[in-house]
Amino acid sequence: MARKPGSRAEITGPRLREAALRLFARHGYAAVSMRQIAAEVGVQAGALYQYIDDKQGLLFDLMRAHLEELLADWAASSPPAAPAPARLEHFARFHIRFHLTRPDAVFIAYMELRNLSPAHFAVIEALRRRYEDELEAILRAGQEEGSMAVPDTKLAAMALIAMLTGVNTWFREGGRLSRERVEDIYVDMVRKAVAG
Amino acid sequence: MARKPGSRAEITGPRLREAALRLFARHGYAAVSMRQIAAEVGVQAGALYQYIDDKQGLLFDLMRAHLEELLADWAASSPPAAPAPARLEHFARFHIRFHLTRPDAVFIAYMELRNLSPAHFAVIEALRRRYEDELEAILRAGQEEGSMAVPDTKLAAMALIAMLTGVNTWFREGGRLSRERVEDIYVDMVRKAVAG
DNA sequence: GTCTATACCACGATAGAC
DNA sequence: GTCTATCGTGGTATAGAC
Repeated sequence: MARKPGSRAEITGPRLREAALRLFARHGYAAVSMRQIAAEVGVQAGALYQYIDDKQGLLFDLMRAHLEELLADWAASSPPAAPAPARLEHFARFHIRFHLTRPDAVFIAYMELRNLSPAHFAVIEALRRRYEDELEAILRAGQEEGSMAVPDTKLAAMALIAMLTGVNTWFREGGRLSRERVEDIYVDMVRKAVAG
Repeated sequence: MARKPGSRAEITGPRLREAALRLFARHGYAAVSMRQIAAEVGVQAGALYQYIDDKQGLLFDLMRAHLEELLADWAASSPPAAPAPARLEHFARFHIRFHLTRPDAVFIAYMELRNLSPAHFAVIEALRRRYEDELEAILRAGQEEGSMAVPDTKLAAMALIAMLTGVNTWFREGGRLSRERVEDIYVDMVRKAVAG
């Protein structure tokens, strides 16, 4: 189809997603209007509906893209077979790095679940569960190896992920501690928390 | 002043706060309307303004009441001087019990900070900081005693609180694990995470 | 592809009757 | 203390011109 003047689909789509991510993270999904998003993108509110089904579908797309990137990056960075403690350290470092570089998406993926339709919620929960299972598998391997003492691997996985993700609530680049230092301290706590 | 028919201030006030707490936790502050709250209470929307200044002030009151109760309960339950590991276990058990019995208030206090005015936000943050300082003092004592190895007490306090509060995201009464069992496992992880 | 214009509805908050 | 009625605003989403 011939391009008309003012037609910039290739950049409006991504800009829409970036603006929505930033605004949802800053003010909350329910508090952000389509008019605000449109103003950030530089178009009128009505024009957004060329790219999304509705506001809730936009939220879903942002969450799904985030979690799929998380799983893909993890799969790409996963080391081959190794002792469980080494795999646990790798997981902790990966988790902190991934989450610290995407604070907006992380925030949304954890805070806006209530605003998804039941069908969309189920998809997001399944993706999150797949990620939790990756950590749980490491803990189970450690338990079986005898290198870890983890009475309940599911509970421990939830606890460790909550601790690691919590770094996003207080860490600021250029603050008292460097990212590397923070990573080292968290790794140490994670390792000891499940030690045998 | 003489009571008029239909005047039920003694019960409408508390009911308003209970309804707002439940609805804000379930749907989010921004997504809940004053009309919804009024319907739960059984009055018209306009009548609510006898009890609150505005919607944001209502949110602030709920958060402040929650955090002040947290600090008061902690002060009341705090044991006298004891070795740091015993104090840490006491803190972990207190934290889990307090938070598991007030999931709605906990959720709101962590998720709706963005909706407070700057002045109200400062008050809430100061209260939260006071609570974090209680845990940090325990960790510092453990470090000085030599019973714990905590390279950065502030970081460790944030990490442990994030881990403990995370129990609210997945624990359900009557599930696979009893509250006592969950508490024991968390205490074990917390203790080991900062062990020397 | 984006615009203007608008349908339709809900919002927070207030005024004044009872 | 609660009611009804309402003000002014802004919400999501769509229709149709360009």
